[in-house]
Amino acid sequence: MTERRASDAGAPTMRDVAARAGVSAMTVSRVLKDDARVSEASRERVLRAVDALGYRRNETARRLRLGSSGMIVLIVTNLANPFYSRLALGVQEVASEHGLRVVLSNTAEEYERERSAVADFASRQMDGMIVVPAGSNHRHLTPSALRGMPVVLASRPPAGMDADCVLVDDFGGAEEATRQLLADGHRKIGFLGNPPALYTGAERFRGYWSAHEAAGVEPDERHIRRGLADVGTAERAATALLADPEPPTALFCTNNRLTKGAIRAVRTLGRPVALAGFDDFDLAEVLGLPLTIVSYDADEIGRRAAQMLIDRINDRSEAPLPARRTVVPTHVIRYGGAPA
Amino acid sequence: MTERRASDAGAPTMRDVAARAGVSAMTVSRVLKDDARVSEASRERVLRAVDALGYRRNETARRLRLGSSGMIVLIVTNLANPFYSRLALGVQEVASEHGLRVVLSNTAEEYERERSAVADFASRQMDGMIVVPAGSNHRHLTPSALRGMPVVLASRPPAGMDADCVLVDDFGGAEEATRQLLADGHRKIGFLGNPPALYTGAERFRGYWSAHEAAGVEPDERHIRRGLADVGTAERAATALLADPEPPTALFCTNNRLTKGAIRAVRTLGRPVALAGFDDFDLAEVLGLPLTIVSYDADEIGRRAAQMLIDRINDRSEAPLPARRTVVPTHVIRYGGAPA
DNA sequence: CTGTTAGCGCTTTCAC
DNA sequence: GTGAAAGCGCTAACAG
Repeated sequence: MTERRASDAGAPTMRDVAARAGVSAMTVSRVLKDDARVSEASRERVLRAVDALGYRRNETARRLRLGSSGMIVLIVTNLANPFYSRLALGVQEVASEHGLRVVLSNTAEEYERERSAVADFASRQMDGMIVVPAGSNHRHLTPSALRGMPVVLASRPPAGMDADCVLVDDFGGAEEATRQLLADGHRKIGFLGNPPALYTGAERFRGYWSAHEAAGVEPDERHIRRGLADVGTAERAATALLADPEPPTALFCTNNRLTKGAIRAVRTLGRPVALAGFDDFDLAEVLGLPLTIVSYDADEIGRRAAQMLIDRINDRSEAPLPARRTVVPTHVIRYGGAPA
Repeated sequence: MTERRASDAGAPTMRDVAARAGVSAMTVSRVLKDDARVSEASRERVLRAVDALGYRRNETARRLRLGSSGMIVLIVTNLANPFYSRLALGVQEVASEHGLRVVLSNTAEEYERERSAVADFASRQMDGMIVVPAGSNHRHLTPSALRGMPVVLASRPPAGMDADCVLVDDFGGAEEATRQLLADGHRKIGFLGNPPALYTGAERFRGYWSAHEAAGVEPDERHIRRGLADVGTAERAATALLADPEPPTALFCTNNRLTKGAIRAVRTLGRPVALAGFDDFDLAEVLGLPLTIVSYDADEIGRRAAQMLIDRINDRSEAPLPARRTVVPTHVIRYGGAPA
């Protein structure tokens, strides 16, 4: 029957350590923070007690007191897309350098999931969040909705509000790839695009169109398909385009899934068609198809987004930082077309 | 100068809501929990006050009181591998059905990162964790090291301890694929393997060997390479094997990265070589190579692991549940080899 | 250098 | 049905 009041649930508390070391809880706290001036003697005894008891500081309690969770959230639309898993790795890299943990959430492109995740994480006192928004309604991401919790958007820009964001040079990449196809002599370049309501979809289409204008070539509207979502729809769309009496000799695809659909269609067809598209992928070089890929560093998007977020979290100035925007460059890779 | 003591940092607290609704904090708590018997009148007033103030319950404080975080951790070795991002999606799917958030951590196969992540998450009062262990030292995952926090291992079994785990039928899948190659008449089947110290590496090799024994064929040790880590090393190893005066006519690869290396080697060589390997991947069917793939549902591993973990978290029985083990089946897919 | 006091925001317990 | 008191485990702000 001692004075020691260990929590019955098992884990020793700071008090237990203090009692064992013969000091106050405050001294234990200081030792663990590695911060204040504590005598070498006390430090030793505390550390010994910590060890003996197998004590681990309760971060939940600590964070309640400190008023921050030490975690940031990353909300993506589709973790199965390698683009987003790379982005996540970039975020983790920078976050961990700053002692922040990353909580990851997947929305499957569903707005309602995003909204509820955002609300939930706000309740959990997250230090900030990086969001790849699923829709174009960003009401739930406004400063007032989030009570000042910092947000950075990735991949898609803010709509109807101001916020930091990291984008890809969607326009430039699409324009460059299209220009190369035109330079190769293609005059009928089909377009397989994701929904025009998406920023990336709109920008990439704009790039495709702009390259045509610059070359004085008029794209054939009949060879343009937008609003494609996955490999299957892209494959069918490509097959249909290529069955045209005057079929395109090349296809431009706005993302990796659509490119894969187009590849399947071309393989099935057996006739050589030049392919171009966003997002590099494994084994592109062994396909034996003429492939023009717009590539970029997805990790870098994550790293930049995390850095922006951390800058904002650490910002203690009176006047809030103005919203910043950064664009990750693209580059075009050409894979050879050893004819099959 | 009112009695209301709003926290200066901004966010309203339960007290603020209570004051505005003219009730006690307890009543607010009950309404929010949707749990206790509260008069309809009080409920209304509380909800109105919540709305007016834009109040959000502070989960950190709540969790401190409750003694659990409402979050589980998933620690993987390589999120860039689609296998693990699918696994993560499976975990999220089941976790969110149970109102649990998932914190994701990547170890890049480094033991030290894993160890420190585990310790940190234990401090954060996570409700449980799912780990794909990076090494074979699992000391930091023992019940005593974790003070009873539930753990489930995925992909690799526990070493030197007992724990729930979800595995893939590595042996069976490798055996089946090898058997099919043998049935095709191959008698010289090379082996490109990941490190034998890894469970998957050992099991897949065992399956390869077992199929040979069953067929009365002796594998040629000179055609066996183990300890391969990435696409590059696999490509070089495959190239070397195929340069043998009596080269293998088929290659078995223990994972997707090694298969990709082998594909590159075979493409470069130009001579037809049958390929088999673990892990399905996009576009396998359009490569135009004879490809035998051992496939399995990576999401399912995540779902099962999450379910096991939740069972354990919810287990309140005196005698702890015995450690359980479940094996996810594999199936073999054969992609046609339209000769290049 | 060290300890005491107070309280982060919530919920459990126990009265009424 | 409702509220007052107590405290989860920790740390900032003061003393000394």
